[in-house]
Amino acid sequence: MGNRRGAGGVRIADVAAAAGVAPMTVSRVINTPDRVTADTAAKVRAVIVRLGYVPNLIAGGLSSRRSRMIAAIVPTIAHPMFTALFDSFTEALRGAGYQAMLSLSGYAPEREEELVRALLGRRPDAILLTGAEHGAATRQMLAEAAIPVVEIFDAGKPIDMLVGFDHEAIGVAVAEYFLVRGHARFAVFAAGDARALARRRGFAARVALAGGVLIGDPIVAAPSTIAAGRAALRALLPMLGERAALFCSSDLLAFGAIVEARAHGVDVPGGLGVCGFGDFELGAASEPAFTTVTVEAARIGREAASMLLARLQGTAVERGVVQVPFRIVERAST
Amino acid sequence: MGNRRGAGGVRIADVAAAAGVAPMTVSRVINTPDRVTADTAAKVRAVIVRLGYVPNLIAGGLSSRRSRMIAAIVPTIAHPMFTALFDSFTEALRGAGYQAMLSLSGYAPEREEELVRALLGRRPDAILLTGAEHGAATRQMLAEAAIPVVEIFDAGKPIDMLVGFDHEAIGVAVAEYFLVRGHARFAVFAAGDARALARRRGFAARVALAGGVLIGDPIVAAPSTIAAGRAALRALLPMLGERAALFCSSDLLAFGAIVEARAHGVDVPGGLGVCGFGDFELGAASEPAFTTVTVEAARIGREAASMLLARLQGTAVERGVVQVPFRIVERAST
DNA sequence: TTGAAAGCGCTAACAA
DNA sequence: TTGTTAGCGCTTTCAA
Repeated sequence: MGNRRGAGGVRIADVAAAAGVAPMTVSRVINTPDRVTADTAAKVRAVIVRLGYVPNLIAGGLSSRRSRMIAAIVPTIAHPMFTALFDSFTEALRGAGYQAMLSLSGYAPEREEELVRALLGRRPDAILLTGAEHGAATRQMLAEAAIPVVEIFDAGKPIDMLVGFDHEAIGVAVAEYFLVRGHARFAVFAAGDARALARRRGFAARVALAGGVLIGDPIVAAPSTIAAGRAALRALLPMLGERAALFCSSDLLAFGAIVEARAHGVDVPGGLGVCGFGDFELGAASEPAFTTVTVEAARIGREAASMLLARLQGTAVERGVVQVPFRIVERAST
Repeated sequence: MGNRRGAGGVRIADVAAAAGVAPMTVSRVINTPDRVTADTAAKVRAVIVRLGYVPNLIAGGLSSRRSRMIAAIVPTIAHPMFTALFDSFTEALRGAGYQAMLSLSGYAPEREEELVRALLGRRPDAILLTGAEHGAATRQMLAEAAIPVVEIFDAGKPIDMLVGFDHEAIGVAVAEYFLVRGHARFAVFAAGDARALARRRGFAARVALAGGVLIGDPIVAAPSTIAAGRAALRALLPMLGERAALFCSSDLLAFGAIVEARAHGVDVPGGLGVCGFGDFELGAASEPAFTTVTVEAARIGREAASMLLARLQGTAVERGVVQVPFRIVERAST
């Protein structure tokens, strides 16, 4: 077997030789510095800097069977909620010496399985999935991988752990918000993903229960866009009537609906009350600022990270389910 | 040495034993199927499925010295341009069997070094960096890693390869766009990151050259927000005068500026012409739709991926610099 | 086309 | 506290 070493590769043995210690001592300086005398550590560290040694985590991971990597699958990052979530998740992991590895499923459930397989090949120490609905093959692979799993942004019975909220309950709450204010005609625009549809379901069910009239409930392609909100509102115009109430599954749809309504002379909130979802900056800083449902996405990321870390550090063994609260933020559109 | 094997771990040796072949043959079925007879491949594949074998890429990577992973560092994903870029980059890599590993530098240059070190520890086969300015330590590490490097979203002399555009030239072009339309009073709102500042520099220089009056050029915190655009416009109000022209380093700033201007009775574009940057959906779908500068972010991702892949596959050895065009999209705000 | 041997660079386990 | 030995699970290399 010839020399298979790559160019420029300083290895732990090189550092050890230069410092006059065993490779294992170098490893300890890096990973468990308190098991080494201060003198030794200082000497080794100097050599590490001098040689520009960057430990090979691939080799370390193979040996220790810990990759210090946590896989995360979210539908998209083109959405402020997932952006905030990923930021906070990453940050929380970083503090504990773990790195997040992100993959996007693009709202295509069939793609999740393929992604999970690819990610498990890299032997993550844990995995984060969005939503609580997963295929049988995915569940099977996760069970065999025997790693902590946290599902987020949803409610239900988790594979392992879950931190999220109840989308149907949000739909119900928004319907009640409008009902209390005397609305009798309702519409809902929702993207075609499982969670947006759950919000729509809750909204429609509560409206029906109260004897309200549902004047429209179109499903738009995920991910949501402003243009889709405008188009849906345009189609709704003929049914609008007086004092209608509209719930949109995304602030982008809500913004589009408001822009289009005003372009057609419909007063918001006088002629049409609008509530979005997601609490994007757009909703607070546009004119009129509009009502929306806020969920602490960053908190979900932090909670998910700390649940996984607790499990990895052996602090927690039980299943955990964390329900994160939501809140309707009232602004000028209702 | 005891058994260090984890629970549920099916290894290549297990598959080989069950299929009655050598481990190496299983490896060939997975990685180079054309070097194996169809019969053998079919037999082995059946066992792989039956046992639910997921190859350990960590072990494979250590042995082959190829991780099939490409690291990417971008400032943020809370920005449609980087979102589009990451999507297209990931997709292009996936087709070639590579996976992207994303890290966020958060517009903090000093953090890049730390990220690069952490990422290099995982031995990526190549790396993508945003911008063309990097610290000495970073450059040193990259040189020693001896892997292909592509820098994006900027112009200049690359470490290795580059695909981007000239930010100063964009500022100049926008200034000329306004000059041609007879504006004599100018303002520019820019985020405090290197590239936004370069656009601002180009704009201000061209305005000065033409003898125009610069009535304001505030720097706002990165990443840009709608609220920052509103605040900056409010501060600018006293200097506004007639037919001023405003260039914003982000469409979010531009949107905020327009909202605030209208709230104060300033007509857009009559009293103030506004041009953004980034071509977010917001600019096309809000009312009034506003003028912006568009750059094909998705194309940058694709080009970057294909340059790296070409290098990895030994197709290309030379340095590559790709300039991606930009274009001013004229809408109702100018 | 298939197999056997060797080792990628690191750390767990045990010994001193 | 430090060192030695034996792998982690795979692929390279070489041989049949």
